[in-house]
Amino acid sequence: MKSMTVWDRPEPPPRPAPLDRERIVAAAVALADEGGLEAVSLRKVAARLDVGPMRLYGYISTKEELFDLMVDEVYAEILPEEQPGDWREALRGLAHRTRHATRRHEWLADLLGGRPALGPNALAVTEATLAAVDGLADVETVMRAVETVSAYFTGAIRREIANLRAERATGLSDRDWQRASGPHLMRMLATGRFPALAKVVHDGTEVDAEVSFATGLDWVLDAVAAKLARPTA
Amino acid sequence: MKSMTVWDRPEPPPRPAPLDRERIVAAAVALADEGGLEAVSLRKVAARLDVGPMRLYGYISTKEELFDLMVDEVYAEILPEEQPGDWREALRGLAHRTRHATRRHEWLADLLGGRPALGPNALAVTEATLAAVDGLADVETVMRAVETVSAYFTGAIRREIANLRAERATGLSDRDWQRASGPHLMRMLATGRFPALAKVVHDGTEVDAEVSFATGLDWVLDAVAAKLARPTA
DNA sequence: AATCAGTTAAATACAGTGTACCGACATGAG
DNA sequence: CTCATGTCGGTACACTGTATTTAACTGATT
Repeated sequence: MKSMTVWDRPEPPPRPAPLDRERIVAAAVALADEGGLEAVSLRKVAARLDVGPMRLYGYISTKEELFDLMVDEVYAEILPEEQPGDWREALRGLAHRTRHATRRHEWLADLLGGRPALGPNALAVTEATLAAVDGLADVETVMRAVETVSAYFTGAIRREIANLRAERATGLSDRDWQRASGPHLMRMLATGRFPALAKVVHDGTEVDAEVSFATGLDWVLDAVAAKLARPTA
Repeated sequence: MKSMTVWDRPEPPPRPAPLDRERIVAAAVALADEGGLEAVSLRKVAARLDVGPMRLYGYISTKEELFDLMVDEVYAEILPEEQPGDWREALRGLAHRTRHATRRHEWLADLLGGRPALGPNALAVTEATLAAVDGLADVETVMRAVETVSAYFTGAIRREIANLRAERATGLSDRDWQRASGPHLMRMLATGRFPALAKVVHDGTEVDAEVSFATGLDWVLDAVAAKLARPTA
Protein backbone atom coordinates (compact mmCIF):
# COMPACT_ATOMS: atom_id res chain seq x y z
CA MET A 1 0.00 0.00 0.00
CA LYS A 2 1.25 3.42 -0.85
CA SER A 3 2.54 5.29 2.14
CA MET A 4 1.26 8.75 2.79
CA THR A 5 2.60 11.54 4.88
CA VAL A 6 0.45 13.14 7.49
CA TRP A 7 -0.26 15.99 5.10
CA ASP A 8 -1.75 14.28 2.17
CA ARG A 9 -3.64 11.86 4.29
CA PRO A 10 -7.22 12.69 3.61
CA GLU A 11 -9.13 14.33 6.37
CA PRO A 12 -10.95 11.71 8.29
CA PRO A 13 -14.48 11.85 7.09
CA PRO A 14 -15.84 14.68 9.15
CA ARG A 15 -17.52 12.51 11.68
CA PRO A 16 -20.90 14.16 11.86
CA ALA A 17 -21.07 16.06 15.10
CA PRO A 18 -22.61 13.65 17.55
CA LEU A 19 -26.31 13.60 17.00
CA ASP A 20 -28.65 14.71 19.73
CA ARG A 21 -32.19 15.93 20.06
CA GLU A 22 -31.14 19.56 19.99
CA ARG A 23 -29.47 19.28 16.64
CA ILE A 24 -32.36 17.33 15.21
CA VAL A 25 -34.94 19.80 16.43
CA ALA A 26 -32.87 22.73 15.21
CA ALA A 27 -32.68 21.20 11.74
CA ALA A 28 -36.40 20.55 11.72
CA VAL A 29 -37.18 24.10 12.79
CA ALA A 30 -34.90 25.50 10.10
CA LEU A 31 -36.63 23.37 7.50
CA ALA A 32 -40.06 24.47 8.69
CA ASP A 33 -39.04 28.12 8.75
CA GLU A 34 -37.96 27.86 5.15
CA GLY A 35 -40.71 25.77 3.63
CA GLY A 36 -43.51 25.41 6.11
CA LEU A 37 -44.54 22.44 8.18
CA GLU A 38 -45.13 20.16 5.24
CA ALA A 39 -41.52 20.66 4.18
CA VAL A 40 -40.47 18.81 7.29
CA SER A 41 -39.92 15.16 6.54
CA LEU A 42 -37.77 12.86 8.58
CA ARG A 43 -35.72 12.18 5.49
CA LYS A 44 -35.01 15.83 4.84
CA VAL A 45 -34.17 16.45 8.47
CA ALA A 46 -31.79 13.51 8.40
CA ALA A 47 -30.27 14.62 5.12
CA ARG A 48 -29.57 18.05 6.55
CA LEU A 49 -27.59 16.36 9.29
CA ASP A 50 -25.77 14.03 6.88
CA VAL A 51 -27.29 11.01 8.42
CA GLY A 52 -29.51 8.14 7.41
CA PRO A 53 -33.20 8.61 8.12
CA MET A 54 -33.36 5.83 10.65
CA ARG A 55 -30.74 7.37 12.88
CA LEU A 56 -33.36 9.84 14.06
CA TYR A 57 -35.37 7.11 15.69
CA GLY A 58 -32.68 6.77 18.27
CA TYR A 59 -33.64 10.17 19.59
CA ILE A 60 -37.26 10.56 18.59
CA SER A 61 -39.88 7.90 18.55
CA THR A 62 -42.29 9.43 16.09
CA LYS A 63 -42.79 12.43 13.89
CA GLU A 64 -45.44 13.82 16.17
CA GLU A 65 -42.91 13.84 18.95
CA LEU A 66 -40.58 15.84 16.75
CA PHE A 67 -43.35 18.39 16.24
CA ASP A 68 -43.86 18.58 19.99
CA LEU A 69 -40.16 19.22 20.44
CA MET A 70 -40.21 21.91 17.78
CA VAL A 71 -43.06 23.64 19.55
CA ASP A 72 -41.24 23.52 22.83
CA GLU A 73 -38.15 24.93 21.18
CA VAL A 74 -40.14 27.98 20.17
CA TYR A 75 -41.61 28.31 23.64
CA ALA A 76 -38.10 29.24 24.69
CA GLU A 77 -38.56 32.44 22.70
CA ILE A 78 -41.84 33.06 24.46
CA LEU A 79 -40.44 32.91 27.96
CA PRO A 80 -40.52 36.36 29.56
CA GLU A 81 -37.03 37.57 30.27
CA GLU A 82 -37.96 39.85 33.09
CA GLN A 83 -40.56 39.82 35.79
CA PRO A 84 -43.70 41.57 34.56
CA GLY A 85 -45.13 44.53 36.40
CA ASP A 86 -48.54 43.10 37.11
CA TRP A 87 -50.75 40.25 36.00
CA ARG A 88 -52.17 42.26 33.15
CA GLU A 89 -48.77 43.05 31.77
CA ALA A 90 -47.84 39.40 32.18
CA LEU A 91 -50.79 38.14 30.16
CA ARG A 92 -50.48 40.85 27.55
CA GLY A 93 -46.80 40.13 27.18
CA LEU A 94 -47.42 36.42 26.83
CA ALA A 95 -49.95 37.06 24.09
CA HIS A 96 -47.67 39.36 22.16
CA ARG A 97 -44.61 37.20 22.51
CA THR A 98 -46.60 34.22 21.27
CA ARG A 99 -47.77 36.26 18.34
CA HIS A 100 -44.31 37.44 17.45
CA ALA A 101 -42.87 33.98 17.78
CA THR A 102 -45.55 32.79 15.38
CA ARG A 103 -44.64 35.47 12.90
CA ARG A 104 -41.05 34.30 13.04
CA HIS A 105 -42.14 30.67 12.72
CA GLU A 106 -45.36 30.66 10.79
CA TRP A 107 -45.74 26.92 11.05
CA LEU A 108 -46.38 27.37 14.74
CA ALA A 109 -49.87 28.52 13.81
CA ASP A 110 -50.59 25.03 12.53
CA LEU A 111 -49.56 23.45 15.80
CA LEU A 112 -50.75 26.00 18.36
CA GLY A 113 -53.42 24.51 20.52
CA GLY A 114 -53.30 21.27 18.61
CA ARG A 115 -51.94 19.31 21.55
CA PRO A 116 -51.25 20.11 25.17
CA ALA A 117 -47.83 21.75 25.47
CA LEU A 118 -45.87 19.89 28.12
CA GLY A 119 -42.27 20.42 27.17
CA PRO A 120 -39.93 22.05 29.67
CA ASN A 121 -40.07 25.46 28.04
CA ALA A 122 -43.84 25.41 27.73
CA LEU A 123 -44.05 24.44 31.38
CA ALA A 124 -41.73 27.28 32.29
CA VAL A 125 -43.97 29.69 30.39
CA THR A 126 -47.01 28.33 32.18
CA GLU A 127 -45.24 28.61 35.48
CA ALA A 128 -44.29 32.22 34.88
CA THR A 129 -47.83 33.01 33.86
CA LEU A 130 -49.42 31.31 36.81
CA ALA A 131 -46.96 32.96 39.17
CA ALA A 132 -48.01 36.34 37.85
CA VAL A 133 -51.68 35.73 38.54
CA ASP A 134 -51.28 33.68 41.69
CA GLY A 135 -53.33 34.83 44.62
CA LEU A 136 -55.50 37.27 42.71
CA ALA A 137 -58.50 35.06 43.30
CA ASP A 138 -59.39 31.46 43.99
CA VAL A 139 -57.66 28.87 41.86
CA GLU A 140 -60.68 28.19 39.68
CA THR A 141 -61.16 31.81 38.76
CA VAL A 142 -57.51 32.34 38.09
CA MET A 143 -57.41 29.31 35.83
CA ARG A 144 -60.45 30.47 33.91
CA ALA A 145 -58.74 33.82 33.46
CA VAL A 146 -55.54 32.53 31.93
CA GLU A 147 -57.37 29.93 29.85
CA THR A 148 -59.75 32.52 28.49
CA VAL A 149 -56.97 34.87 27.53
CA SER A 150 -54.93 32.14 25.94
CA ALA A 151 -57.92 30.78 24.06
CA TYR A 152 -58.36 34.26 22.64
CA PHE A 153 -54.84 34.81 21.47
CA THR A 154 -54.45 31.29 20.19
CA GLY A 155 -57.51 31.71 18.02
CA ALA A 156 -56.60 35.22 16.95
CA ILE A 157 -53.08 34.27 15.94
CA ARG A 158 -54.33 31.36 13.95
CA ARG A 159 -56.80 33.44 12.06
CA GLU A 160 -54.24 36.13 11.41
CA ILE A 161 -51.84 33.65 9.85
CA ALA A 162 -54.62 32.03 7.88
CA ASN A 163 -55.57 35.38 6.37
CA LEU A 164 -51.97 36.27 5.74
CA ARG A 165 -51.49 33.09 3.78
CA ALA A 166 -54.64 33.65 1.80
CA GLU A 167 -53.49 37.13 0.85
CA ARG A 168 -50.08 35.84 -0.06
CA ALA A 169 -51.62 33.18 -2.29
CA THR A 170 -53.48 35.78 -4.32
CA GLY A 171 -50.89 38.50 -4.01
CA LEU A 172 -53.53 40.93 -2.87
CA SER A 173 -54.21 42.62 0.39
CA ASP A 174 -57.02 41.21 2.43
CA ARG A 175 -59.60 43.83 1.61
CA ASP A 176 -58.72 44.37 -1.99
CA TRP A 177 -58.70 40.69 -2.48
CA GLN A 178 -62.28 40.20 -1.46
CA ARG A 179 -63.63 42.77 -3.84
CA ALA A 180 -61.28 42.09 -6.69
CA SER A 181 -60.54 38.51 -7.45
CA GLY A 182 -62.09 36.21 -4.87
CA PRO A 183 -64.02 34.75 -7.74
CA HIS A 184 -66.34 32.72 -5.68
CA LEU A 185 -66.86 35.33 -3.01
CA MET A 186 -67.76 38.15 -5.34
CA ARG A 187 -70.26 36.01 -7.14
CA MET A 188 -71.78 35.12 -3.81
CA LEU A 189 -71.98 38.71 -2.69
CA ALA A 190 -73.49 39.66 -6.00
CA THR A 191 -76.36 37.29 -5.40
CA GLY A 192 -77.66 39.65 -2.74
CA ARG A 193 -78.09 36.80 -0.31
CA PHE A 194 -75.55 38.30 2.07
CA PRO A 195 -76.42 41.93 2.59
CA ALA A 196 -74.76 42.34 5.99
CA LEU A 197 -71.58 40.72 4.76
CA ALA A 198 -71.62 42.83 1.64
CA LYS A 199 -71.96 45.94 3.71
CA VAL A 200 -68.96 45.01 5.83
CA VAL A 201 -66.86 44.17 2.81
CA HIS A 202 -67.90 47.41 1.19
CA ASP A 203 -67.64 49.77 4.15
CA GLY A 204 -64.87 48.18 6.14
CA THR A 205 -61.49 49.81 6.09
CA GLU A 206 -58.32 47.82 6.27
CA VAL A 207 -57.08 47.51 9.83
CA ASP A 208 -53.55 46.69 10.85
CA ALA A 209 -53.36 43.12 12.12
CA GLU A 210 -51.36 44.06 15.16
CA VAL A 211 -53.75 46.73 16.38
CA SER A 212 -56.77 44.53 15.85
CA PHE A 213 -55.02 41.79 17.81
CA ALA A 214 -54.12 44.21 20.57
CA THR A 215 -57.60 45.71 20.69
CA GLY A 216 -59.36 42.39 21.08
CA LEU A 217 -56.78 41.40 23.64
CA ASP A 218 -57.43 44.50 25.70
CA TRP A 219 -61.14 43.81 25.65
CA VAL A 220 -60.58 40.33 26.95
CA LEU A 221 -58.17 41.61 29.58
CA ASP A 222 -60.77 44.11 30.69
CA ALA A 223 -63.28 41.34 31.09
CA VAL A 224 -60.82 39.25 33.06
CA ALA A 225 -59.98 42.20 35.28
CA ALA A 226 -63.63 42.60 36.17
CA LYS A 227 -63.93 38.94 37.13
CA LEU A 228 -60.73 38.88 39.11
CA ALA A 229 -62.05 41.77 41.12
CA ARG A 230 -65.29 39.97 41.91
CA PRO A 231 -64.35 36.27 41.89
CA THR A 232 -67.88 35.15 42.63
CA ALA A 233 -69.40 36.57 39.46
CA MET B 1 -77.74 -17.76 -25.99
CA LYS B 2 -79.75 -19.04 -23.10
CA SER B 3 -82.95 -17.16 -22.61
CA MET B 4 -83.78 -15.82 -19.22
CA THR B 5 -86.96 -14.55 -17.76
CA VAL B 6 -87.10 -11.14 -16.24
CA TRP B 7 -86.83 -12.77 -12.85
CA ASP B 8 -83.59 -14.58 -12.99
CA ARG B 9 -81.87 -11.97 -15.05
CA PRO B 10 -79.09 -10.74 -12.86
CA GLU B 11 -79.41 -7.25 -11.57
CA PRO B 12 -77.45 -4.95 -13.76
CA PRO B 13 -74.22 -4.15 -12.00
CA PRO B 14 -75.32 -1.41 -9.65
CA ARG B 15 -74.00 1.46 -11.67
CA PRO B 16 -72.41 3.53 -8.98
CA ALA B 17 -74.73 6.42 -8.32
CA PRO B 18 -73.44 9.28 -10.43
CA LEU B 19 -70.58 10.89 -8.64
CA ASP B 20 -70.81 14.44 -7.44
CA ARG B 21 -69.18 16.66 -4.89
CA GLU B 22 -71.86 15.99 -2.32
CA ARG B 23 -71.31 12.27 -2.35
CA ILE B 24 -67.56 12.68 -2.22
CA VAL B 25 -67.68 15.09 0.68
CA ALA B 26 -70.15 12.90 2.53
CA ALA B 27 -67.84 9.92 2.18
CA ALA B 28 -64.86 11.94 3.34
CA VAL B 29 -66.77 13.23 6.36
CA ALA B 30 -67.86 9.72 7.26
CA LEU B 31 -64.28 8.52 7.04
CA ALA B 32 -63.04 11.38 9.19
CA ASP B 33 -65.79 10.84 11.76
CA GLU B 34 -64.71 7.24 12.10
CA GLY B 35 -60.96 7.49 12.05
CA GLY B 36 -59.96 11.12 12.32
CA LEU B 37 -58.60 13.42 9.68
CA GLU B 38 -55.57 11.31 8.93
CA ALA B 39 -57.84 8.45 7.99
CA VAL B 40 -59.02 10.48 5.03
CA SER B 41 -57.06 9.59 1.95
CA LEU B 42 -58.24 10.14 -1.56
CA ARG B 43 -57.85 6.45 -2.18
CA LYS B 44 -60.05 5.48 0.73
CA VAL B 45 -62.68 8.04 -0.17
CA ALA B 46 -62.71 6.72 -3.71
CA ALA B 47 -62.85 3.12 -2.53
CA ARG B 48 -65.87 3.91 -0.37
CA LEU B 49 -67.62 5.13 -3.51
CA ASP B 50 -66.50 2.13 -5.59
CA VAL B 51 -64.52 4.27 -7.89
CA GLY B 52 -60.92 4.71 -8.97
CA PRO B 53 -58.92 7.30 -7.08
CA MET B 54 -58.47 9.54 -10.09
CA ARG B 55 -62.18 9.94 -10.63
CA LEU B 56 -62.23 12.33 -7.72
CA TYR B 57 -60.11 14.83 -9.56
CA GLY B 58 -63.00 15.52 -11.83
CA TYR B 59 -64.81 17.12 -8.93
CA ILE B 60 -62.02 18.26 -6.65
CA SER B 61 -58.72 19.69 -7.67
CA THR B 62 -56.73 18.95 -4.55
CA LYS B 63 -56.99 17.35 -1.18
CA GLU B 64 -56.96 20.70 0.57
CA GLU B 65 -60.02 21.63 -1.40
CA LEU B 66 -61.72 18.50 -0.15
CA PHE B 67 -60.94 19.56 3.40
CA ASP B 68 -62.44 22.97 2.71
CA LEU B 69 -65.58 21.32 1.42
CA MET B 70 -65.77 19.09 4.48
CA VAL B 71 -65.55 22.12 6.72
CA ASP B 72 -68.28 23.86 4.82
CA GLU B 73 -70.44 20.79 5.05
CA VAL B 74 -70.24 21.01 8.82
CA TYR B 75 -71.00 24.71 8.77
CA ALA B 76 -74.45 23.66 7.63
CA GLU B 77 -74.95 22.21 11.10
CA ILE B 78 -73.81 25.47 12.63
CA LEU B 79 -76.33 27.63 10.83
CA PRO B 80 -78.89 28.99 13.31
CA GLU B 81 -82.33 27.66 12.52
CA GLU B 82 -84.21 30.52 14.01
CA GLN B 83 -83.64 34.20 14.43
CA PRO B 84 -81.83 34.88 17.69
CA GLY B 85 -83.30 37.17 20.32
CA ASP B 86 -80.45 39.63 20.49
CA TRP B 87 -76.83 39.94 19.43
CA ARG B 88 -75.60 38.29 22.58
CA GLU B 89 -77.79 35.27 22.07
CA ALA B 90 -76.64 35.15 18.47
CA LEU B 91 -72.95 35.07 19.36
CA ARG B 92 -73.42 32.69 22.24
CA GLY B 93 -75.45 30.39 20.05
CA LEU B 94 -72.84 30.48 17.32
CA ALA B 95 -70.15 29.55 19.81
CA HIS B 96 -72.11 26.67 21.26
CA ARG B 97 -73.23 25.32 17.93
CA THR B 98 -69.65 25.38 16.71
CA ARG B 99 -68.58 23.56 19.81
CA HIS B 100 -71.24 20.91 19.46
CA ALA B 101 -70.49 20.42 15.80
CA THR B 102 -66.87 19.89 16.73
CA ARG B 103 -67.82 17.30 19.28
CA ARG B 104 -69.75 15.47 16.60
CA HIS B 105 -66.88 15.82 14.16
CA GLU B 106 -63.71 15.97 16.20
CA TRP B 107 -61.52 16.44 13.18
CA LEU B 108 -63.03 19.87 12.76
CA ALA B 109 -60.79 20.99 15.61
CA ASP B 110 -57.78 20.36 13.38
CA LEU B 111 -59.18 22.54 10.63
CA LEU B 112 -60.92 25.30 12.59
CA GLY B 113 -59.24 28.58 11.93
CA GLY B 114 -56.67 26.94 9.71
CA ARG B 115 -57.90 28.70 6.60
CA PRO B 116 -60.50 31.34 5.88
CA ALA B 117 -63.91 29.71 5.61
CA LEU B 118 -65.50 30.89 2.39
CA GLY B 119 -67.87 28.11 1.43
CA PRO B 120 -71.55 28.90 1.00
CA ASN B 121 -72.57 27.58 4.39
CA ALA B 122 -69.76 29.38 6.16
CA LEU B 123 -70.77 32.57 4.41
CA ALA B 124 -74.35 32.03 5.46
CA VAL B 125 -73.22 31.65 9.05
CA THR B 126 -71.19 34.81 8.79
CA GLU B 127 -74.11 36.62 7.26
CA ALA B 128 -76.46 35.56 10.01
CA THR B 129 -73.93 36.62 12.62
CA LEU B 130 -73.28 40.00 11.07
CA ALA B 131 -76.98 40.60 10.63
CA ALA B 132 -77.48 40.03 14.33
CA VAL B 133 -74.89 42.63 15.32
CA ASP B 134 -75.51 45.07 12.51
CA GLY B 135 -76.06 48.65 13.57
CA LEU B 136 -74.99 48.19 17.18
CA ALA B 137 -71.96 50.36 16.53
CA ASP B 138 -69.68 51.44 13.72
CA VAL B 139 -68.49 48.75 11.36
CA GLU B 140 -64.99 48.54 12.83
CA THR B 141 -66.22 48.01 16.36
CA VAL B 142 -68.74 45.45 15.30
CA MET B 143 -66.13 43.54 13.37
CA ARG B 144 -63.76 43.60 16.30
CA ALA B 145 -66.57 42.23 18.43
CA VAL B 146 -67.38 39.21 16.33
CA GLU B 147 -63.74 38.50 15.60
CA THR B 148 -62.86 38.64 19.27
CA VAL B 149 -65.63 36.28 20.22
CA SER B 150 -64.85 33.86 17.46
CA ALA B 151 -61.13 33.93 18.24
CA TYR B 152 -62.07 32.95 21.77
CA PHE B 153 -64.30 30.05 20.95
CA THR B 154 -62.05 28.80 18.19
CA GLY B 155 -59.13 28.63 20.58
CA ALA B 156 -61.18 27.21 23.42
CA ILE B 157 -62.66 24.45 21.29
CA ARG B 158 -59.26 23.50 20.00
CA ARG B 159 -57.82 23.24 23.45
CA GLU B 160 -60.80 21.28 24.69
CA ILE B 161 -60.39 18.68 21.97
CA ALA B 162 -56.64 18.56 22.46
CA ASN B 163 -57.11 17.78 26.14
CA LEU B 164 -59.82 15.29 25.40
CA ARG B 165 -57.52 13.41 23.08
CA ALA B 166 -54.71 13.45 25.58
CA GLU B 167 -56.99 12.00 28.24
CA ARG B 168 -58.23 9.40 25.85
CA ALA B 169 -54.69 8.38 24.98
CA THR B 170 -53.86 7.67 28.60
CA GLY B 171 -57.31 6.49 29.58
CA LEU B 172 -57.30 8.87 32.51
CA SER B 173 -59.27 11.96 33.29
CA ASP B 174 -57.48 15.21 32.78
CA ARG B 175 -56.71 15.91 36.40
CA ASP B 176 -55.97 12.39 37.49
CA TRP B 177 -53.75 12.02 34.54
CA GLN B 178 -51.46 14.83 35.49
CA ARG B 179 -50.84 13.51 38.95
CA ALA B 180 -50.78 9.87 38.11
CA SER B 181 -48.96 8.86 35.03
CA GLY B 182 -47.83 11.93 33.10
CA PRO B 183 -44.35 10.55 33.53
CA HIS B 184 -42.58 13.58 32.34
CA LEU B 185 -44.87 16.06 34.02
CA MET B 186 -44.69 14.56 37.48
CA ARG B 187 -40.94 14.44 37.36
CA MET B 188 -40.94 18.06 36.34
CA LEU B 189 -43.28 19.09 39.12
CA ALA B 190 -41.20 17.11 41.57
CA THR B 191 -38.18 19.22 40.76
CA GLY B 192 -39.79 22.12 42.57
CA ARG B 193 -39.06 24.44 39.69
CA PHE B 194 -42.76 25.02 39.06
CA PRO B 195 -44.37 25.90 42.36
CA ALA B 196 -47.32 27.86 40.95
CA LEU B 197 -48.08 25.11 38.47
CA ALA B 198 -47.76 22.49 41.17
CA LYS B 199 -50.19 24.36 43.34
CA VAL B 200 -52.76 24.52 40.56
CA VAL B 201 -52.38 20.85 39.77
CA HIS B 202 -52.68 20.03 43.44
CA ASP B 203 -55.51 22.35 44.44
CA GLY B 204 -57.49 22.52 41.25
CA THR B 205 -60.73 20.60 41.06
CA GLU B 206 -61.94 19.05 37.87
CA VAL B 207 -64.27 21.37 36.00
CA ASP B 208 -66.75 20.32 33.39
CA ALA B 209 -65.53 21.30 29.95
CA GLU B 210 -68.86 22.77 28.92
CA VAL B 211 -69.20 25.05 31.91
CA SER B 212 -65.65 26.29 31.61
CA PHE B 213 -66.28 27.00 27.94
CA ALA B 214 -69.50 28.81 28.76
CA THR B 215 -67.95 30.79 31.59
CA GLY B 216 -65.08 32.10 29.51
CA LEU B 217 -67.53 32.85 26.73
CA ASP B 218 -69.72 34.90 29.05
CA TRP B 219 -66.72 36.88 30.20
CA VAL B 220 -65.81 37.71 26.64
CA LEU B 221 -69.41 38.59 25.84
CA ASP B 222 -69.46 40.92 28.82
CA ALA B 223 -66.37 42.64 27.53
CA VAL B 224 -67.88 42.98 24.08
CA ALA B 225 -71.10 44.35 25.53
CA ALA B 226 -69.18 47.07 27.29
CA LYS B 227 -67.42 48.07 24.08
CA LEU B 228 -70.54 48.01 21.97
CA ALA B 229 -72.12 50.38 24.44
CA ARG B 230 -69.23 52.83 24.18
CA PRO B 231 -67.86 52.32 20.66
CA THR B 232 -65.08 54.84 21.09
CA ALA B 233 -63.31 52.99 23.89
C1' DA C 1 -73.97 2.48 -41.43
C1' DA C 2 -69.38 3.03 -40.66
C1' DT C 3 -65.73 5.83 -39.25
C1' DC C 4 -63.76 9.16 -36.65
C1' DA C 5 -63.40 12.81 -32.99
C1' DG C 6 -63.80 13.88 -28.64
C1' DT C 7 -64.90 13.16 -24.07
C1' DT C 8 -64.80 10.38 -20.19
C1' DA C 9 -63.14 6.65 -17.06
C1' DA C 10 -59.51 3.70 -15.74
C1' DA C 11 -55.12 2.04 -14.98
C1' DT C 12 -50.42 2.72 -14.55
C1' DA C 13 -46.56 5.36 -12.96
C1' DC C 14 -43.77 8.40 -10.07
C1' DA C 15 -41.82 10.69 -6.41
C1' DG C 16 -42.32 10.92 -1.82
C1' DT C 17 -43.79 9.64 3.04
C1' DG C 18 -43.32 7.31 8.02
C1' DT C 19 -41.43 3.56 10.00
C1' DA C 20 -40.45 -1.93 10.63
C1' DC C 21 -36.99 -4.89 10.08
C1' DC C 22 -32.58 -7.11 9.19
C1' DG C 23 -27.87 -7.70 8.27
C1' DA C 24 -23.09 -5.86 9.04
C1' DC C 25 -19.90 -4.11 12.16
C1' DA C 26 -17.76 -2.73 16.42
C1' DT C 27 -16.88 -3.93 21.03
C1' DG C 28 -16.22 -6.56 25.10
C1' DA C 29 -15.88 -11.47 27.44
C1' DG C 30 -13.96 -15.92 27.86
C1' DC D 1 -8.68 -15.87 18.82
C1' DT D 2 -13.37 -16.85 19.08
C1' DC D 3 -17.76 -15.86 20.15
C1' DA D 4 -21.68 -13.26 21.91
C1' DT D 5 -23.97 -8.83 22.17
C1' DG D 6 -25.68 -4.84 21.04
C1' DT D 7 -25.60 -0.66 18.22
C1' DC D 8 -26.08 1.58 13.62
C1' DG D 9 -27.14 2.04 8.78
C1' DG D 10 -29.49 0.63 4.95
C1' DT D 11 -32.98 -1.70 2.62
C1' DA D 12 -37.79 -2.60 2.24
C1' DC D 13 -42.86 -2.11 2.76
C1' DA D 14 -47.14 -0.14 2.66
C1' DC D 15 -49.18 3.94 1.60
C1' DT D 16 -49.69 8.79 0.21
C1' DG D 17 -51.17 12.69 -3.50
C1' DT D 18 -51.20 13.40 -8.10
C1' DA D 19 -49.47 13.44 -13.50
C1' DT D 20 -49.82 10.97 -17.42
C1' DT D 21 -50.86 7.47 -20.45
C1' DT D 22 -54.13 4.08 -22.18
C1' DA D 23 -58.72 2.29 -22.92
C1' DA D 24 -63.63 2.74 -23.63
C1' DC D 25 -67.63 4.75 -24.81
C1' DT D 26 -70.57 8.57 -27.14
C1' DG D 27 -72.16 11.26 -30.54
C1' DA D 28 -71.57 13.34 -34.94
C1' DT D 29 -70.37 13.15 -39.76
C1' DT D 30 -69.80 11.20 -44.18
